[in-house]
Amino acid sequence: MDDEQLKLNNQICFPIYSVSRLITKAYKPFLEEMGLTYPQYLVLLVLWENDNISMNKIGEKLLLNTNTLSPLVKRMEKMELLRRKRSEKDERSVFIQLTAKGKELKNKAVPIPEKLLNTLLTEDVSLTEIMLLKDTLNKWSDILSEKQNDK
Amino acid sequence: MDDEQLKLNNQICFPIYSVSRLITKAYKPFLEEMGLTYPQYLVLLVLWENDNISMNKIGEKLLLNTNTLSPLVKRMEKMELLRRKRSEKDERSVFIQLTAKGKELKNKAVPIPEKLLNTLLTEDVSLTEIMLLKDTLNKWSDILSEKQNDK
DNA sequence: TAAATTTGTATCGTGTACGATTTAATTTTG
DNA sequence: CAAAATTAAATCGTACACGATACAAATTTA
Repeated sequence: MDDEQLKLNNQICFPIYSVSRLITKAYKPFLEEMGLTYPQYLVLLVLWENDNISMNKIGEKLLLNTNTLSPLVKRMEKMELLRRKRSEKDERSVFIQLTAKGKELKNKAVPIPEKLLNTLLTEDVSLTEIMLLKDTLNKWSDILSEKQNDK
Repeated sequence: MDDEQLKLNNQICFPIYSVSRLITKAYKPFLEEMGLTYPQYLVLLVLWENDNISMNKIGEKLLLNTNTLSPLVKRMEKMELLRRKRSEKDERSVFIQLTAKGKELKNKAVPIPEKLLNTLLTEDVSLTEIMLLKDTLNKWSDILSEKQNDK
């Protein structure tokens, strides 16, 4: 049987899955200092760039549904990183605002991207390669999220 | 403040995280026909290539610890895809064997990799690009898993 | 060889992911 | 304008991930 393609090492998707988890793990020491998980950090990245936006918008940017985002954000509210406020214009929407504590955490976060990049940049992996990878992944992200929204 | 690197679109790690989830979702229709989740499919990929190996070895190949693998495999035992057997040589080890049902599922799985590749290959993403990406990710996987094992 | 260490697996608790469903508010339509 | 459809969140159930811990079997060491 022609099962060459079923071998783990020939799969393209498996390395994405495992590297994704390995990178999350690489973040851990830095995020732990701030008491954050990786998805929580992502929510903060969005809010630091765009405070006071709706759950909807956050989910759009992170490609997360409310069934993931809702409890995630509630945990972050309990940690006093943000506040949830129902919009007065449209009572269905909930807007998320950073607290002082949430805003301040940004200072601690500033050095993280460079530290991570240093972990990933090695003799074997150049910046050019990383940038190419980023391009391919961003294209895939667009293609896949569009495809999955159509259906 | 120089926070350009904190913007979501400048992160390298975010696209890996989201594409990983998008790809898992892209597998879903194919795997659902077989009643499998993506991690379960990965375990089967390993076993189809190498039947009757220990939990340890499976975890090594998939970079999963027993705290993830153990319940995962138990669910698969309940689905009668495999059997768990304690080694007689070393009573600590548990070896995993495919059942007839588990072996047969391979036939259904053969066309999956090509179908997935067709989803990912588009005008905007060439095979060359995918192969480059696979290389970079495999290098990272090696680097990161080694680094994380040392500590 | 008995004690200490290592190894292989399992369990527990917490935090995502995500399909399916629910609920309430708004918008569209007949 | 009232009924139908749409939209924004939340909730529920199931299945990962993974740090921490437990535990028994094997190996090392004193």
